[in-house]
Amino acid sequence: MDILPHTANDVRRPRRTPVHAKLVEALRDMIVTGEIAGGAKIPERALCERFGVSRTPLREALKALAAEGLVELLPNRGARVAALTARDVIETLAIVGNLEALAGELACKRLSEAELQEIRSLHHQMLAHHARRDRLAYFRANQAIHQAIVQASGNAVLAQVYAALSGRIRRARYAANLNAARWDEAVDEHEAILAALAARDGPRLAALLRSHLANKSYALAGEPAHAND
Amino acid sequence: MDILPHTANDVRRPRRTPVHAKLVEALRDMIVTGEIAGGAKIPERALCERFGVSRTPLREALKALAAEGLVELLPNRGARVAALTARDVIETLAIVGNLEALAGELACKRLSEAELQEIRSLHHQMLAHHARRDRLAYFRANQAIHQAIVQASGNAVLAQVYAALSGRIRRARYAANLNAARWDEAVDEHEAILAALAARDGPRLAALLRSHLANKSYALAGEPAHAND
DNA sequence: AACATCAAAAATGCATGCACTTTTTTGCTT
DNA sequence: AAGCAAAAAAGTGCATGCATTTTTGATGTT
Repeated sequence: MDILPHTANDVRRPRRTPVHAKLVEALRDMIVTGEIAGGAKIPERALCERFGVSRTPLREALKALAAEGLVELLPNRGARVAALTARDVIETLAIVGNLEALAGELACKRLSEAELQEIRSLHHQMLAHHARRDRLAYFRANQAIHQAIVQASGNAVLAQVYAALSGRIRRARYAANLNAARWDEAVDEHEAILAALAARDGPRLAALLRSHLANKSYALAGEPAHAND
Repeated sequence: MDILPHTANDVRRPRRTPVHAKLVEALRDMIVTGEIAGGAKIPERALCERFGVSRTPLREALKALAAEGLVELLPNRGARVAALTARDVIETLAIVGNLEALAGELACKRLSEAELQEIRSLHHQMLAHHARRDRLAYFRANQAIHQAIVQASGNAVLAQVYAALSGRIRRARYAANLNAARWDEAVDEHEAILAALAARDGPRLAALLRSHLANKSYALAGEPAHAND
């Protein structure tokens, strides 16, 4: 229906995304949501059939995910989801905390009122989810806030690195709030974070973010890293 | 040419690395060293012939490098080396500086005498290269020192992320010392860094590393990001 | 029954081929 | 000659096929 040769519309229609790129997204989701468990083997054939594609783009996607660190490649023996040890999570959280602290400092220097309002709005949504004990919705709002702060830093590379690392431990971060007491605590910390952000107090915000993440780390240290859906 | 059929040697020879992995290495080198210029297109066919491989593993390698951020994929239009804008470099240096600061703090808590000696040795080699004005050798020793500090943090994820980011801006970091005055300054900064490390003064080391990297950033801000070999 | 050995089956790694898209060239019009 | 359209060439994207490696399972030995 849209095959009017060259004459009709010059508008370069939004080139459909390549199959391998779609597969990267799909597989990343499956891994992050735990649909494929950590450490599990990834059978090429089965997934090819499931997605209705050939092995070539699937394998390309696996190489990309391996470069991201979500997947491990075993030469001649296939691929498997990178298993997250507790240590991996703790190490990553230390880095993520540091990056958020940096982002917070930068954000304070350039945060617009609109951005602040957006974050404030997310914060209130998050509070509502907390009151309702809707863990998944809370988690999403929470992530959105952290992401928004990082975005507000104005450092695009930082945003990219943050997103990548963050994705790698997403499951574990979710698990970190399974403990009700820790959950309430985290909400309190977020109040302080919002206040520092509103006051554009960079150093204070940095310190808060760093300890917020460090606390997640403590919350996890006791529990198995995979105690998740 | 090396096709000895199945009978020959049972010894499970140290599984040769897959072609796609070798290509990742080779291409990364070509990009980092500038053999393929920033922004340049990457012609699949030509590289396949050059390496004597088919397009499949080459394309897999490109997907991996794209996930690393070294390469940009243009749907239906091939791949090209990600062009480093001055802004990219500055943004990345901010992150790298922060990561090194974190690494420094962690390293101070667990640095062994042997590790310190190793770094001290690298430091003196670096001084020698500086005295001789051997820029390349200096650069290598310098990188080795930073790498060693990051390794000494004991955080493997940090080391990996650091290496990846560092690689992305390797060319630019090299260029940052083209200015003789800045070069001398950098050497002085390294003296202070070594002192803080020897004293296991984490906060001080963190501050020094952060400003050391920030200074590189200033040094670059004025010059074109590609003013390199 | 436990173990080793070897053959069959399955899975991986890479090469090749075909369809489709983009780019370049050619030929025509103004 | 400049500009434009159609055709040709080149290049990319994915599917398929074959060789090799790994895994599984069967067979025979101790």
